[in-house]
Amino acid sequence: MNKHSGRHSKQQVTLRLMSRDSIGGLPARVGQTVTLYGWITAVRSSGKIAFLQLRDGSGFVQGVVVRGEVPDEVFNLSTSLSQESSLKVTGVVRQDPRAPSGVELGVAGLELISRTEDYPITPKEHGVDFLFERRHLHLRHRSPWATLRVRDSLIRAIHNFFYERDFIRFDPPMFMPTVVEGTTDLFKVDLFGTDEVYLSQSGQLYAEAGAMAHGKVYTFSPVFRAEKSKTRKHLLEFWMMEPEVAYLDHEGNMQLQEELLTYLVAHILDERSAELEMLGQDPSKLEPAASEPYPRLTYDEALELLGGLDLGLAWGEDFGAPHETALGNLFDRPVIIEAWPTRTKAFYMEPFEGDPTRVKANDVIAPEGYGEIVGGSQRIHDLELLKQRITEHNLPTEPFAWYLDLRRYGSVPHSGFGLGIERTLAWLTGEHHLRGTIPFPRTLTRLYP
RNA sequence: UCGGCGGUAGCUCAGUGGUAGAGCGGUCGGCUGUUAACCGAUUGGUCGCAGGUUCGAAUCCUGCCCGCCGAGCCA
Repeated sequence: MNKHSGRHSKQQVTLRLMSRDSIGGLPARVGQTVTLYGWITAVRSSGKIAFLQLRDGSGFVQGVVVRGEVPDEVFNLSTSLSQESSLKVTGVVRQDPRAPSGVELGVAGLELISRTEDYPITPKEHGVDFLFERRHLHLRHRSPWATLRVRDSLIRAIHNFFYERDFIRFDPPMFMPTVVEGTTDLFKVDLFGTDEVYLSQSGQLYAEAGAMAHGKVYTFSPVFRAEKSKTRKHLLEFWMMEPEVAYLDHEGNMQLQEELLTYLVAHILDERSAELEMLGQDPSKLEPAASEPYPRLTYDEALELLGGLDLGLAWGEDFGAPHETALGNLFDRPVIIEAWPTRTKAFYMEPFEGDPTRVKANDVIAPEGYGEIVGGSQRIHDLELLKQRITEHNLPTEPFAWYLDLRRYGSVPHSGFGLGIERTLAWLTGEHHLRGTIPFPRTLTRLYP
């Protein structure tokens, strides 16, 4: 602890938290007496033995209370506990092959902290709407608990990956002065009566400014899409991570994506395999995605494969969801699709030398229908070409004046991509719908709680 | 915006013109090293809303509301 952070009271709190027993740490404490502060998830009891299902945030464990081995008032308290009552428990950790985690707690003492009545999420089947209407409570249960721990690990690994490679985290604005790629999918904000303010759908253009200042940057922020999509692959508000690198070309961009994704998968497998198994996800299924190389197809090659699957498209058409799913299912790891028709992609993407019909852009498609998890490209660095594209796309020139400045003053080839956090998580955890991968999902039909 | 499916007990659902049902949950009791325990009793309803047809509507008709899944669009 350095001399500037030594405020005494803060230090004491930290030490008390560090020294507290936790369920997650019990397998290393066999034979010892521990004190847990937590909650009851379920109770089964009889005239002489009671089983308390306990959680404390760090994990789940069963406490066993036996009449005669504890004072009568402790045993009677144990049989009267209701779901989600909070309590302090002391007991001895012991190994038991019947326990899912290998250990259970022989309870010696109980202290009720708060009694709960009529907890709504009972240990039976519930529908999606019922659970998400009570998401603030649902978060306590195993599946959301495990999923959101994987989420935390994924986010931490992203930051570590870029920190290890000398990237700067660069925070883009959320209020956008104007449209970036059309207004239909943007949320308009009433900011003191102005009507030309929108919530950001991407921080990319700002990341490009950051790349010209710091060389290697990445953004990590929520973004907002007002698309009226009601599918398992869409949220109104989701988290995106967008690296942007000066002097990086298309090929290097794809290598960076591959390096990042393999790093993330390996990290999750290393740190959260137990959570994946709680979610019914077989970790070995993700092993292939932890190693390079990922399969790579050009758009033209993908088109040919789709033709063989009776999903033929005319050259120049963008892929729909069925096409992405079909392509993703051909491989045991994410597949990279590059060299897209210029007209299917955004205005700022760099065309291939000698072939203006194709741009140096690529998508990464996850297996099993989770769809596109990464979209990236080399950006146009020629001022005149970029101006031309803005005109061709019928975009207003004034809001892009600053963006053109990046090409006017010391322009260099540069590339970047965006990674959708929730789609990546859904693929990793096997969660069917994106809404389960974020604490409080925002969809067309859900803005509460 | 379009297409498909749905809305009945706290939850998950059955019930296609004739007294509103089951399982689970809750409560009480019994029993048990239990893992979504089990056994018995008990509790529990504006059948999404409005109108219509009918002797009679959860059920048939019309309109509306809400949700789920998908398409388009996208990460």
